[in-house]
Amino acid sequence: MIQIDLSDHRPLYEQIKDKIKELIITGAVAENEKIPSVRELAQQLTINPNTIQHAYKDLELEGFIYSVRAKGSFVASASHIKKKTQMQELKTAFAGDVKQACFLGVSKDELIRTINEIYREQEMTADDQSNECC
Amino acid sequence: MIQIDLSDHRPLYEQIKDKIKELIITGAVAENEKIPSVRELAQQLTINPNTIQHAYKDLELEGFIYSVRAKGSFVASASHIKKKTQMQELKTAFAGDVKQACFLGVSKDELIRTINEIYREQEMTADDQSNECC
DNA sequence: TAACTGTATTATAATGACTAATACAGTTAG
DNA sequence: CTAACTGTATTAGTCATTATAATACAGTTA
Repeated sequence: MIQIDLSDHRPLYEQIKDKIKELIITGAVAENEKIPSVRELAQQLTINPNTIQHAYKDLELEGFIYSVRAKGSFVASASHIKKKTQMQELKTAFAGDVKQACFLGVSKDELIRTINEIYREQEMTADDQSNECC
Repeated sequence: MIQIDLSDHRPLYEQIKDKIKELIITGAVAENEKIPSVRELAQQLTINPNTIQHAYKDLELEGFIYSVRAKGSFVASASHIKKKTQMQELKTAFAGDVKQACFLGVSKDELIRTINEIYREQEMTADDQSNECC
């Protein structure tokens, strides 16, 4: 489900957060679906449970998951996500990428083509799970 | 020329790297133009010279600047930039951002509009400095 | 009851970021 | 030539963050 990249120098809990966000965003895990327990994922990745807990706590704060004591952690519905914060970060990140792409000589068309491809993929997976995303 | 953002929790040297990259990318500093000396910038930002040196060393490795002992550090020509590495990273970053944008309900048109704006700006500053970028 | 959940706490080790203080070698302007 | 500036290197020490370790408690579920 998730794999740690040792060549990535960011903190483990950040990597885990991003990987789980990715799974949610791509629709690999559906709304209200259970994600691995803190201890289970820790064992799977051979890292400390506290590190997983750290990631899950953050994800809950950002609205991506919700945790229920004695039951587990689950994917939240899209409406619970703190979109304003996410959007803010996304905006600057996206603009930065585009500037760099421009600088590196990537054509506008190529960027737009990439966007179209990704949106098409996302729409398809969204249909599979009757998700109103996109 | 550069300002430190205390609310940004990334390392100082990373911030400095990005700011200088930005200046180069946007054409605010031209090829072979001198950038502030290690000590000068350190004093300006009231941080340690070693931190600036760290940033400059990285930037040189990535091909954005070149440093000459006893003379200073200068903006490298575009051809020296390690484009393959940059492109690789850019590609995944861009794709990730687009996926997230899609997920957050941003329309394709809005992304494309942003791209157009940025490319227009960049082309203008590029014209000013007769730079063949974009 | 046993085995599983999330959650919390405390202590400790390890790593990375930053500062500080120097030092050396080379350039350049006065 | 000298003084003041450059990049570069080294060593040491501080500090914050990250990660681990070892427990503990409370609630669910088969």
